[in-house]
Amino acid sequence: MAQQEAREGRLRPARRLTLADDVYESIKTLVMDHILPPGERVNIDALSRELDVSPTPVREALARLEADGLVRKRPLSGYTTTPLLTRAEFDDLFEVRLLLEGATAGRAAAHASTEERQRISTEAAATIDVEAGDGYRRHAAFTALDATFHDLIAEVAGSPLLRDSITRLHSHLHLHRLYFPVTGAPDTNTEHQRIAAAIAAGDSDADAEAMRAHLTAARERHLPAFDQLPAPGAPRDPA
Amino acid sequence: MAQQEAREGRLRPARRLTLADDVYESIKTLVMDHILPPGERVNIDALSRELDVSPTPVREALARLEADGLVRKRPLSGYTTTPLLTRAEFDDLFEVRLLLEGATAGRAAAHASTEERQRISTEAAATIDVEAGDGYRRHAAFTALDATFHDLIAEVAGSPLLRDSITRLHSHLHLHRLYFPVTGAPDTNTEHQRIAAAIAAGDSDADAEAMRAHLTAARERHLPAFDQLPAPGAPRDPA
DNA sequence: CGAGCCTATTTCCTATAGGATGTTGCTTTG
DNA sequence: CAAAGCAACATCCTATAGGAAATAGGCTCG
Repeated sequence: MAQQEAREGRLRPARRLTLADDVYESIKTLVMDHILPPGERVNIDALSRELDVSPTPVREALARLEADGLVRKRPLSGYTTTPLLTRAEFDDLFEVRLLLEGATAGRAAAHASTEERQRISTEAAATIDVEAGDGYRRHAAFTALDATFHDLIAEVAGSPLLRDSITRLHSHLHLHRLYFPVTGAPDTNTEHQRIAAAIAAGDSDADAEAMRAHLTAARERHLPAFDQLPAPGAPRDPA
Repeated sequence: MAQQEAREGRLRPARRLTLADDVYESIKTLVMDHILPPGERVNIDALSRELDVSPTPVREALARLEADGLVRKRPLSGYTTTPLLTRAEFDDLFEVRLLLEGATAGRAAAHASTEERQRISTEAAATIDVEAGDGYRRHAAFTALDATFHDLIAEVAGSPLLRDSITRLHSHLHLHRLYFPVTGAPDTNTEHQRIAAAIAAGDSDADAEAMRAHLTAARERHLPAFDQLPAPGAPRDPA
């Protein structure tokens, strides 16, 4: 796949000046799209052959991904992709999101410039073309849209630290979300628009509340996925 | 220094099974103790010679440290240690700490077991032997004590995600704190004991408030350090 | 005397090879 | 037939070498 492009020199000019960064993005995509399934072993040599690079940059990218929490490293056994969220981890994630993103939304409503308020409204109005692509692609696009919206608000809030923390949380959820497609895209859009409206009005409290309501609702929408799970860690659970 | 120990085989048996992890801790210590000053260039080859290992594990460790925010990587120019916090970044840091650690303290007061409440009280009572060591060592010990206390509370709160986020923030502050020793160790101890008392009493609201008061006071204590700063990026002044 | 250009050095980045360790499958024994 | 021990395999981990890019210093030109 990608290696042909590399050999033909198409991928090279577009790379980020350092091969390791490019490899990092490639592997991240592989994990996010579940081409590398959760809980699976990650073979460094196989990856380097697949991407047509030496193991060294792959190793460097894997180290960064471990810090991101997308892969784990067992000392003398190699890397594995992180298993799916357990119910407890899922609850924890949303509690922290409620805290962080609630505060972030409040800040965004207070700090946003006129131009930024406009941008948020536009983004909230954006919707997925329901007829475009198959179910998987449409769901992936919807997921990406949601992530973009939340990141935009975090950016406007003006706290780099908050934004980083939120981004970090999102990658965990993203991993889970793609695995169990959930319905509720129209609801999500409606909730996003409520948030955007509160920001446009400059009402911090209302925006924080709208964000919390959105997250609570999203949490409820995801919950049924756990009933489909035979065991909370089933793929590979040595511990 | 460390290389002699390595050659004599003293460091080898104690290592974490993977050399890269050991190197990671070594470099982290070098950065924290300002043996590698903030804003300085980090030479990979020099580091590998210093630690008596090959550049590969050094590179891997650096990648992880970059994700931690302790070093930055400029695409074709190598790694540099992160510069000291600017005033804006400092304010941002404490705002996020207020949010995260306030909520964490509240949770800790609600969730802690009897044994954990006892452990926290003991930790809060622990004090630095003022006569032990020189000013630098004493300050480093005090800093470590403070970090331990905060991490203990985060652990008791029972949210792995919150704990990780807080730990991440602390490493940034630690970097800054060691550079500008501040007074107020007795005050810190008093405030810690108030927090411990609220946890012992199981009063969530009071504990959250005590933690926020502690952080606000700590922020005030650190503030004068910025007056000593000639320029936001000037690494070494009166050595 | 200053600015721009060129060259040389240093440094980073990537690739390949060898040693050590964990894992897996098979055989053997109780 | 099951469990334990052994051996072969695959994989990771570390070390070394070579190529490419950027930075710094010196020189020439205006």
